[in-house]
Amino acid sequence: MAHTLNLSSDQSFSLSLTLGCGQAFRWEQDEAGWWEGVVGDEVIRVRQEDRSLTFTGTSEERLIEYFALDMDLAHVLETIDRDPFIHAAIEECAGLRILRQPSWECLLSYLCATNTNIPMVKKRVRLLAESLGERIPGTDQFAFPVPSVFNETCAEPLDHCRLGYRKGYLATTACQLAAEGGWEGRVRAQPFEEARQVLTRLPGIGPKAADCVLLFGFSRYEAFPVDVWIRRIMQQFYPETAAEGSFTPKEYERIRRFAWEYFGEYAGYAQEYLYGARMGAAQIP
DNA sequence: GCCCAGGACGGAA
DNA sequence: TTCCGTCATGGG
Repeated sequence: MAHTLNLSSDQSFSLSLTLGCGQAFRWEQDEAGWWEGVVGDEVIRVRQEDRSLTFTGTSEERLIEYFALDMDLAHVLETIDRDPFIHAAIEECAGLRILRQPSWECLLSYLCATNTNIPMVKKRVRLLAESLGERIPGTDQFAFPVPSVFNETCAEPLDHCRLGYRKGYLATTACQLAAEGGWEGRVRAQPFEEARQVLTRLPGIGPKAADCVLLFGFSRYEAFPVDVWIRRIMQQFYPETAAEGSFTPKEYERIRRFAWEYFGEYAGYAQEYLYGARMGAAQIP
C-alpha cells in the first residue's frame, strides 16, 4: 500500500540529494526513480515528484522523522549562509537534509568507512547485514545486525565482510557496547565534547567517525567531520584554517573549531552542503 | 607496479 | 606532546 506525503511550499526537500550525498550507505535508486533502502527493520521504497513523496514500507511519522522533514531547513540554511562560497553550495544542493539515522548502525557503518571509499562502505554494510542480520520478511533485504549478535561467535561471519584491518575494531567495539548497553543514552545525555570523547574512546572510532556519528546518528549539528575532501575544500575557501602537507590531529581540531565559530550551531549542515557541492550535486542521481 | 579512498592506532621521537 | 609507518581492500 503506497502512501503519499505532500510537502508544503516552504518545506524544501530533495530526496536524491539527501540519499545520494553519501551520508547513508543502504540506499539504491532503480531505473524508475524509486529509492529503496533498509532503515532499522523496515524496507522503505520512496520516490519524489516535485512536492509529493510516494512511499511504502513505513509510516508517515517515521518517514518524517528519518528525513527530518519536521525541521525548518530554511532557517538552518539562513544561519550558515555566511559568504559567497557556502551560498553557492546552498544554492546547488537545495533541499539536502541531514538524516536521523539509527545510531547503532550509524556508528558501525562509519567504523567501516575509514581510509576507504563510499562504494566499499556500502558493500561492507550490506555484507554485515547479510552475514549477521535478520532477513526482512517478504523481501530480499536484511536488517542491520542487532547488538546481541555481536558476541564470541561473530568472528567467523565477520571474515566474509571485507572489513580488512577494521574487523578487530568492529568486533571489539560492537561486543563491548552490546554487553554494556545504554551507550546511546549516555551519548545523548552528554554535552557535545563529552559525547565526542565517549565515542572516540571506542576502538576504530577516531575524530572523523565520531563527528559523523554525532551528526548523522545523534542530530548533533555542531559536529563538523573533516575528511580528505572537506580538508581540500577548506584549503581552497578558508585557507586560514587548513594547512598543506600531512593532515595532523591538530589541524583537524583547528578546522572544526573554526567551522563551529564561523557557521554556528548548524556547522554540520555547512559541512554537508560543501561536501555535496564538491561531489557535484548534478552527478547525484 | 603506483596512488588513492568520508582514518585510526601504536610506537618512536 | 607531536610525527610516522602501518594497517586490508578495491578501483583507476
